[in-house]
Amino acid sequence: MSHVSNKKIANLLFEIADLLELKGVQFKPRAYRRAAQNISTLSKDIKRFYEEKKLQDIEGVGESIAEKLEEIIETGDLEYLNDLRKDFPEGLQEMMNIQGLGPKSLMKFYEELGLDSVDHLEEAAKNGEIRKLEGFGKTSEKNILENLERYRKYKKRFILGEILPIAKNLEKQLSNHEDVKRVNLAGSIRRRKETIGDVDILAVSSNPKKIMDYFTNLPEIERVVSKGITKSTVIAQENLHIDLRVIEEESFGSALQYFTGSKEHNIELRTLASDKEWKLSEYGLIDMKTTKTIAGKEEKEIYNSLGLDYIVPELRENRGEIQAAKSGDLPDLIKKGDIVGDLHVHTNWSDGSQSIDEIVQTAQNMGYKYLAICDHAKSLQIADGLNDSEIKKQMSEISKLDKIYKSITVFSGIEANIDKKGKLDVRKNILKDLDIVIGSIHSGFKLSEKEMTNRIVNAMHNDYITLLGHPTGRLLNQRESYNLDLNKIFEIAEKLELVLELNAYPQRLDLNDINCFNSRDYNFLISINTDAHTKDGLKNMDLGVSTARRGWLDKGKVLNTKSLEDLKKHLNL
DNA sequence: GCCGTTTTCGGCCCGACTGTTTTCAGTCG
Ligand SMILES: Nc1nc2c(ncn2[C@H]2C[C@H](O)[C@@H](COP(=O)(O)OP(=O)(O)OP(=O)(O)O)O2)c(=O)[nH]1
Ligand SMILES: [Mg+2]
Ligand SMILES: [Mg+2]
Ligand SMILES: [Zn+2]
Repeated sequence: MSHVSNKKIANLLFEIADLLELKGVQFKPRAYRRAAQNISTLSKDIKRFYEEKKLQDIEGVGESIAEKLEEIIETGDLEYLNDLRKDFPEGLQEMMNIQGLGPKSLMKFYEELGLDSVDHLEEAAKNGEIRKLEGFGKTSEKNILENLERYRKYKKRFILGEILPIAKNLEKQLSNHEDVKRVNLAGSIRRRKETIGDVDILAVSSNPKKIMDYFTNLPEIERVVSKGITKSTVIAQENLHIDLRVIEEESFGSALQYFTGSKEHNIELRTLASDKEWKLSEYGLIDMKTTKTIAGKEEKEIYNSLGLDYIVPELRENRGEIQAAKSGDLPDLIKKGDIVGDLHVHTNWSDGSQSIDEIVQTAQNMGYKYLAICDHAKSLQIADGLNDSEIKKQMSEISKLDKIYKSITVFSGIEANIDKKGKLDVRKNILKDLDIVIGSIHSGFKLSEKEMTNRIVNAMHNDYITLLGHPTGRLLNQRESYNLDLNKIFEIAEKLELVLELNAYPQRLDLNDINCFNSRDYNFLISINTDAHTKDGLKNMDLGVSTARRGWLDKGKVLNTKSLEDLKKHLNL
């Protein structure tokens, strides 16, 4: 018996899907991907399902995949995958990532020219060997070389918080055009996914040709990938791809629904439609018998006509939202306006850039009723952490300020570091006088799952800790979560009535959406904190709330939706 | 390979754009 994580198993299934696609097998790739997707978001270790003989309870897992899962869990290996790998060199799988190249082209290159790696492909394209194949020409070679170069240079997805302002600016530029009646961001940005592959924009106009000309000639556009009457793709700086879809007013709802996705959500909806002998596309919901349009102008009509409650974009990931919408069981999601305060911000007392006064002022202007100053404690030397006497000094400064500001309450706090043994780096007789104590890990990430979990559980048992900061430690595009039994942390949080953070810093979003989703099985609260190091940082609260919404959270699950009075009661302040 | 308040077998979302093609396959959204 070997231990293989859910994520690893999911990746094996994704790989099978890719290889089957190369092989030209139909439908199975989707089946494997669906199973893989569901396994990767499972809250429990897949071993549990195995032990209870319930593998087939996992959506998308039937007899055949269940058997394969058993083999992986028992032996750590899978014969079926090993055999597939023998037929297709690794390079082929890698080449699938190059834009414009799919299984058909790559297999042709492999079988007729023996191309089995990106390097070989480049060579062949440069030497004019590709154009000798039927169905390919000079332009194919030129495109391959260009896309191959981009593939080598750019591999990462964009971070939502970094791309949103750029996307909103593009949205504005388009809406400024006199022939554009309406514009909307769509795709993963509208669903507020934590990372973004490209910017998808929908525009309404009855003069699409003019819009496309305007769009593809915007100054920031480096390259036009494709340009048509209703759809164009361009590339801006840093390889930022932008897809623009232009449609008529009467299709706005169905087009926005289509372009917002997710793909899996779309397929599910379209299947529902076809069950009723209707057809759903970006052009509308159409009755196939009468060819009459049932809905199309507004998104809500589409959902309602299909017998569903309206589903907000953040939920459209095919994680059960369609079933819930059918039975009227969609959650009453937390909203931006439900947030009453921020319980984790920094100042220039440690590594923040603004004074306490400045950030309190900003928070008050945002309408917040409370704010907790939680600068780093001393052991975080790179962040100029506070020692005991500085903490004391800051506390008295904060209490002075608190008296001056009438409409906002300022709490004294600290972001203490959790050391390797799970102890906080601030003495208890200091901690006892602070309102908010955050415990966070900022070093020593490389522990075993057991060691790391114990370390955090120890910290959670500290008498004065209020909340656990960025619980998994992941940094988008930089660092994976530490090895951690998050369910154990959830259990302890419930037992000790401890709060876990949803850190809204754009690179963190930690807990993430899936973690939030799974946290609903446990009875503890989450605090959405910005961890702001600048005044602007307070605005990241929106990202945190979006993440919570993607995790199906309602306001009852979130600490900082409580009124000042209720918050104090809850934290015994 | 999976799945079913119409199915346990026969389906599996639907459409735009490109390059190379005289009518469409491949790839992508
Ligand atoms: N019906 C249908 N819609 C699709 C398909 N592929 C993409 N879409 C729709 C849903 C997507 O959200 C939307 C934009 O496509 P993208 O490839 O940009 O995906 P998305 O933005 O969701 O994710 P991304 O962060 O860009 O990788 O187009 C598909 O195969 N079928
Ligand atoms: Mg996209
Ligand atoms: Mg796109
Ligand atoms: Zn912090």
